[in-house]
Amino acid sequence: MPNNTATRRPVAAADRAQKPRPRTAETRKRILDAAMTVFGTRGYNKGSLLEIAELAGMTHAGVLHHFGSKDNLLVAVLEYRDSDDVKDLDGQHVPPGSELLAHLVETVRLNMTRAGIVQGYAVLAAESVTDGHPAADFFRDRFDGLRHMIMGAYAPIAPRDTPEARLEIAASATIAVMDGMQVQWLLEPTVDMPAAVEATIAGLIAWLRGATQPL
Amino acid sequence: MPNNTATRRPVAAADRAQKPRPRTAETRKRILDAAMTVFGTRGYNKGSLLEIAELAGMTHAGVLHHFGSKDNLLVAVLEYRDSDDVKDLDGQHVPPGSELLAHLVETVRLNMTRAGIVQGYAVLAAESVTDGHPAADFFRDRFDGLRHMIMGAYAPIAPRDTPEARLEIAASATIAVMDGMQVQWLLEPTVDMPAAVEATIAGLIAWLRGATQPL
DNA sequence: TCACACTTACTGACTTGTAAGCAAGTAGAT
DNA sequence: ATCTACTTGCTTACAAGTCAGTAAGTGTGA
Repeated sequence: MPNNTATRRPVAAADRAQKPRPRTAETRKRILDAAMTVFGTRGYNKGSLLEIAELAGMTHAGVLHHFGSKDNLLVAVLEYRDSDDVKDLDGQHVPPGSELLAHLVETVRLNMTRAGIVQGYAVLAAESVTDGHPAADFFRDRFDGLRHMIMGAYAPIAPRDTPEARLEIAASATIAVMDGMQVQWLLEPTVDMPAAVEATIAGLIAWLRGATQPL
Repeated sequence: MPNNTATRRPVAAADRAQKPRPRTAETRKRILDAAMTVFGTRGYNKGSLLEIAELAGMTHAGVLHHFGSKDNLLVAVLEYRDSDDVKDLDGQHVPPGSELLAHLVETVRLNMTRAGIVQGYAVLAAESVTDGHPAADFFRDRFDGLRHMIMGAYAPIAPRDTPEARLEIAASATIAVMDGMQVQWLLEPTVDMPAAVEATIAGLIAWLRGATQPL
């Protein structure tokens, strides 16, 4: 709400410029996990600091002590979930080149065991397109990064003279199926999410190679 | 509409069981259009009845007079947007068989001229997976209907012995690309939404025909 | 005349965020 | 090793606002 960008620091202890105590990092993690759960199950707008705080075992003012504002907390949650230490817990390192494509399908399969996180991303990504949403920049950057990564995976198996724009179309479509399938799967868990992603990728490879017919 | 307890009507004038005046239908439409705009740009939870009412030229109590509750209004909006008279304004009737697939790409292209409605569906569909969301049933049914419709479009061009499950995978994936691309496009309008959908459909046809290689 | 389409006024629940204070941990000096 | 001074990590209390929904009343058209 008010412009922070703290010129003074009587106001915000949110940006931990000072010397945090040893157990503070733990507490922050507890809050971030609680926030992901609440934002995931309720959405950002309906999810309240009160509920997050209770889940983390504090008052809502305690949460604000650490993160300053609800907006800041959301961004922190998203960045925390993307950070490397968590990624290593979740799976392995991202493989280079075209192996990435098989890895994507494997990730989709893994995601079926953690509906909460999937729900968080699906809900927040779509919510981020609403006016003035604090996570808009995060997801714009995220899609951009993913697109380039996946373009790099399609490049070595596409014809050598394939234009960038064509690779980008395939990459965008790949991300889109994964995101779109998540919403369908969350509403109706019987749909075969990994099979749909795998079929789409296989089809897009054929398309890149010119092995498909126009509609 | 089912007549509720006909003896008294102290509580809800929301279900128009009585005799509405001629201009009432117009007013309701104005409210529904306003609601779609507001829910689309702000999301359901952040979008307020006050804002909808102002856009429709009333007080928020007036809106509640017509729809009873915010939940009811959301469901009414979604059903209104899906109703035939609106569809005919938006485009043509849905073609049968495999022509539907080309029609889908055309719809995607058309959707680029009405970002507001696209945003509404994208945001609300994802939001609907959150706990106790009033639109969950609507979107579950909608996805189910779309899936069967698109399965019917793939069936005539797939090999005759293609199992239903395989058609369903292709249909789910098709819907998923469209939905997923909408979010990417809303965040970054330079992505080629129709091309991605077209490529995916072409690829899925190849996949259904067994013309693709396993990953 | 009387139901319908509203408006005004209000309630109570929730919201994020702020202010101030307190207890415990930490650092430094002795 | 202990006392002191300061910081950190909270809490309680409060402020200010927004929200959906209700109740009651008004005017108007059928």
